[in-house]
Amino acid sequence: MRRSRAFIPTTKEAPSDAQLASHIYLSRAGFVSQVASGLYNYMPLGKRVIKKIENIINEEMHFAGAQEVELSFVTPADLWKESGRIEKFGKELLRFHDRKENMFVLGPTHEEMMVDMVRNRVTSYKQLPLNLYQIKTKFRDEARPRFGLMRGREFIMKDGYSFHSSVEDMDREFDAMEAAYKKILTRLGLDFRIVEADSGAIGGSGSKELMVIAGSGEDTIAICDTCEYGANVEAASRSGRTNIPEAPIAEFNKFKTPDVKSIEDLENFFKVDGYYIMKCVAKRAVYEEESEIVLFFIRGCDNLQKVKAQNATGALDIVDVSEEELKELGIVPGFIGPLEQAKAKHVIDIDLKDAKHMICGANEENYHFINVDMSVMDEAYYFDIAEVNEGDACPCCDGKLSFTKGIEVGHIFKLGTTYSSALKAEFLDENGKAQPFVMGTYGMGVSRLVAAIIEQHHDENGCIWTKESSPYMVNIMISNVKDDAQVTLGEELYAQLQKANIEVMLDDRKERFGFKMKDAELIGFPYTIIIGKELENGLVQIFDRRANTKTDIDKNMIFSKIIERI
RNA sequence: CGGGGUGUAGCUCAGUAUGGUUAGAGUACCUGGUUUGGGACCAGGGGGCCGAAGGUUCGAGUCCUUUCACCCCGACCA
Repeated sequence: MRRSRAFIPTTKEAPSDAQLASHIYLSRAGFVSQVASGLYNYMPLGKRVIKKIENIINEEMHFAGAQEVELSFVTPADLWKESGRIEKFGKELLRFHDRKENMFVLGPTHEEMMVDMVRNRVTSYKQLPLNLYQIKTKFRDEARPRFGLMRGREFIMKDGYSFHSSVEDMDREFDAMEAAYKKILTRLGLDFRIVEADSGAIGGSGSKELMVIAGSGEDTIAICDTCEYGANVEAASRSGRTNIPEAPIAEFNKFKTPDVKSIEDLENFFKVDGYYIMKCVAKRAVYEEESEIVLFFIRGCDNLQKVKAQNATGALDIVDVSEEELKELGIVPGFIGPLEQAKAKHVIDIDLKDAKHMICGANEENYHFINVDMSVMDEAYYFDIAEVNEGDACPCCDGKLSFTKGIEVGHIFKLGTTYSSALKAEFLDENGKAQPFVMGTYGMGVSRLVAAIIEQHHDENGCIWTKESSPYMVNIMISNVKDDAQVTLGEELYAQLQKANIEVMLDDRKERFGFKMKDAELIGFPYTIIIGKELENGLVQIFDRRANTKTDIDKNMIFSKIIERI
């Protein structure tokens, strides 16, 4: 492509609403333009990057035996009613009616559609397993789109669905997809981590997220410094503690603690580590039809993990409660304990199971119990509800956990039979018995990857594309288009590289050196061949964007040298 | 969905407290010239329903009412 003919509107200044590096540089370098909140146009460079990513995904999917399909973007609302997700998804589903007043939704994900396509067409275990995927625009009417391409309402996603006759076979495919995803992200040149995740609203027996490591990531992940373990904090667990503080020695007793309510107050009052103090977090668990107050008990040194709390109660949502609401129930805020507490449901963190020497509220104004032995509590109360802390022990080895930020670019689920059962998608097994498909689902955000690459690979001058993601591999810069020798060499090289199937841009604009360099850096071509004043001495240069180095090359060697680098 | 902010040239923003020439700057764009190794310089030029609707006024970018859009914090987020 000749730069003089290319539609690449670069700007010196970023739009004022861009906050993230990826948003700023993708806008400034002319990859994307915003049309409305959460909606973006891909201009030629952006479209090329999208295609690069799609091609890699396609190659790896075909290699893994998955087949590409394309499902209708507009989907009948009836399917969503059938699966029950029309309520669950709520306002994120963009609904509308056609001229015949039938309701449709714009697909935010395509489990229902894919199951519908397969059901009654695949009817025997002999036709399984099957893995179908598509790369397609999705729409979610997010309450608050933000961060440019990172969280748009309209976005491009690769979504794959696999169908199996057994859980074992689904597990095998899940591992195969994890491996395929790993290859895709590796090829894209990304630093990433595959972590244990919460399965969220989609359900299923297990899931993993693919996290691109970047400070601007929205997710916090706990990773082990010794082994491969990594998990979203929403799902991270820990092994038993090793450095347990010294236990306070005392008899079981009710102790007067006037106006001593917070964990910090109690630590000072009793001169005891928060480890031995029971913290109560009161929340309201909201279910489909009703809601109730739930008391969550954790150690004073821990914090409640909201997603875990939600899973422990089976609630759709966990919301705050006021002290007044608690008092109405006869609960005494500041002095809540699990003993003799029948006013509200309670859930106790697993780390408190059989704990001894504990201090907890006595459910009476200004009193705490001391030296409480938790082994008296019923097992049914215990769940893992505490958020892991940095420095906690890895659940897999002796390592220590630390936190880092990640961008979720993929999420793979062991779905099981949730959707196949709801939609009555069944096959006949070896015994002629009808069974729902055992399913897996595998998502990867294509447009989000575009942003993630830049979040991880940029500097103050702009984008730095990795080789497999770059819109063009080589940029040939003619410093001065009035110099015939420079133009001749540039044109020659351009023709040569095109013939060699290298994606090449020829910057033949009548602009000054500095202007063109800034532009090349902003766009982020991996290599720019600078044909300039050194040509008099028979030299040109290769500018390596990533290394930020310029290397002199004999003009006769330039073609072979650049091929070498690519 | 709660709280806050901003809408003026393609982009970044002045101007709005106190209404009053023809609405400005930088940048980008066009023409001519000089320049040609880090977003150059000089001269000339085009470009605006001041987000929209209604109102107050002799007069509104500026005051009042309504509305829309976008952004930020939070809630939410397969």
